[in-house]
Amino acid sequence: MPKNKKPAGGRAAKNFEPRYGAKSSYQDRKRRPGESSSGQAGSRSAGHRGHRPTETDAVAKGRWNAQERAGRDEARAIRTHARDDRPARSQGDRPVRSYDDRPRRDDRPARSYDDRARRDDRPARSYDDRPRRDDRPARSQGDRPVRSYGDRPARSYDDRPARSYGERPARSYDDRPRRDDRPARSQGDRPARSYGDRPARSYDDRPRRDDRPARSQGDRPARSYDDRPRRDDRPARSYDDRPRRDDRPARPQIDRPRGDGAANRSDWNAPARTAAYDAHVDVVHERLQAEAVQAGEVAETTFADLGLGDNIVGALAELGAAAPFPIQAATIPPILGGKDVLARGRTGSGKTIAFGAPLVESVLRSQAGKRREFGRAPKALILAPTRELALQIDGTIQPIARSVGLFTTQIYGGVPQGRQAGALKRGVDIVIGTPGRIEDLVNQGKLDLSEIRIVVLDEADHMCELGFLEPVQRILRHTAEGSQKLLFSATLDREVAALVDEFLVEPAVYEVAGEDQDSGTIEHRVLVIEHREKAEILDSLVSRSGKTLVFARTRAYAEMLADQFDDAGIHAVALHGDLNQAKRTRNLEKLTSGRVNVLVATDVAARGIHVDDIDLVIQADAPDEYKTYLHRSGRTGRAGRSGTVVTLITRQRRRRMGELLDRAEIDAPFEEVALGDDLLEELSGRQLADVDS
DNA sequence: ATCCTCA
Repeated sequence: MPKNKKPAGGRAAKNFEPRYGAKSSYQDRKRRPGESSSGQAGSRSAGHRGHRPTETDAVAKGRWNAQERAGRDEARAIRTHARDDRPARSQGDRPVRSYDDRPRRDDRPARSYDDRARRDDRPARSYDDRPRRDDRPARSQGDRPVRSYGDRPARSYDDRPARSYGERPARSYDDRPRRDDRPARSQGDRPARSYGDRPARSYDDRPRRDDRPARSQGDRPARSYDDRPRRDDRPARSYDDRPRRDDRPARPQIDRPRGDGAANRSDWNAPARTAAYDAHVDVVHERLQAEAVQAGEVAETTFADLGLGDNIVGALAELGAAAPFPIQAATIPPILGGKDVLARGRTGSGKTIAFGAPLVESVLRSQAGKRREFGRAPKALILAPTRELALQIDGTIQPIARSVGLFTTQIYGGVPQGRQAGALKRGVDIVIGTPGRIEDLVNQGKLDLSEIRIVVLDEADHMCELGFLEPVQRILRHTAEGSQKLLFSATLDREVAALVDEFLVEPAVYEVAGEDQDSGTIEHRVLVIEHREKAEILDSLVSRSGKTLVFARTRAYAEMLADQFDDAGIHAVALHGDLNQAKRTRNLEKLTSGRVNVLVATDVAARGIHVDDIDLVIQADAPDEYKTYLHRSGRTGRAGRSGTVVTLITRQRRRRMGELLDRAEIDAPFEEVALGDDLLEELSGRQLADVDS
């Protein structure tokens, strides 16, 4: 879809319609439409379902407003039940309390989804726990060892230390007696507390991860085996590799893991374990050696030459893809030939069509002469790391598939599954979605993957990272024996070895010669600022007329920044995982349509998301990984357009940032900037000029 | 830290 549109003309016009009226009109518009936002501080929440002004007012700090608001919608849906249960039970139980508590605690981990939401609003629950915890030490002396055997150990270790530090001793004494009043009081306390809790809680999920090391003995090593060792050598090697990449035949690199993988893996067990500790370290994986396709060689090629049928070629033209981009010319033939393919193409280079078009063609060929049966099992599967990306991919694939009478459906979380299940029941040919919901429906027996002959992993290296790898592996194991695998990413590296080893057969690796990430049209700037000026500097960068995407590291900060910009008179919306899916979709659409010019996002928007004409990407928080840098900055400068990436750092971070840019092979000047400097004007103003001209 | 299911 848009991802690939070089002749962006027609389409872009469609997207920009709302923006035609220059900047002043956009500001007018901002207050008007049914957004219900008056633009005042905190008034955004009035637009939230079930908004209660008093509640919001009670919590003074904007920062926590943001967080609370984020979880409120979901929380509300659940709250009634939970609250009802609690009081009822605990009332009678109290004396015996500790006995009951334990069991409940055990429940939590399982439900971690709910917990998040609830915690924000629900003083009731967490309070019950705490006190009990205090009891435990004393009473439970005997029990603990026994009980803790199950889940506890893992979890409780995480929680307890964290919480008990500041709060327990002091509070528990006060709180107990008062417990009945608590609901009332806790409103105020909450924010403060939840601050600490969240992290702790998200750890609830982690516990699973903590277990994993033990469990995943088999898997991990595979991955880390690539990372670790290399990391040390990296600096030295990576420099060598790039140049070499071009002339070197691909094979050896790919073959090696399969050849000696097993032996090596055990060797690397130890390093693997340390890996868990520096999860935030920017690991550099060896680049896969690829067959470089010369862009010039394919200049005259057409989609039809590559083996695609007329209808598909027509559909591509309608999407704005008249002639194949180099990465498409490179990968389409081998994909049609049934080979497993790894492909690296820089951001915005047209990867979606590169796998999408031949995938449709292949499914079509395999269906040739057959009737489309009701309830047929899908033949192709495309996995993406975020819902927005899955949605976007479907936006590209669906018209191609429809042009030849094939059906696609999106399978992702955060929305009712009824429609998705219904589509599957009727029968679709191509499934596009995110791992969680797909696995869920598979387990419910509503999605049959046994006839999947082609699987695509978009952002494949990301899909091999910690939270994704195992679900992805399980899903792949459900697909047909020997199904064709296609792995795509702008930063495809040896991190995918974990999947390559198990699932791919003699894969071919492709990339486009000379098309490195930094050979593009993006200008990179690093601003070294004083932390205390950060907020205002961001305000001044963001007050401009072009589309601006701001990245923040956490959901709470993203939410806070969106509020801050609104307060400063710049209409902004947020995109992160604490929002419900409806709001996520809506907010992204607002940027796409131009109804808002500033989107503040977490890394949920870092990969794959295509919005026309984002000409400025601001990293309010510098990324930890060079790959993240590449993907975030790739939201601009798409399909040959120009764009600027501005990264804000403090002086202390200079060195780290420098190293990161080296790994990303990006040249960016570091400039010390203070509030009011011309440079800030220039950065936001220049884009303004570009857009107007 | 982020993302990824459901209730």
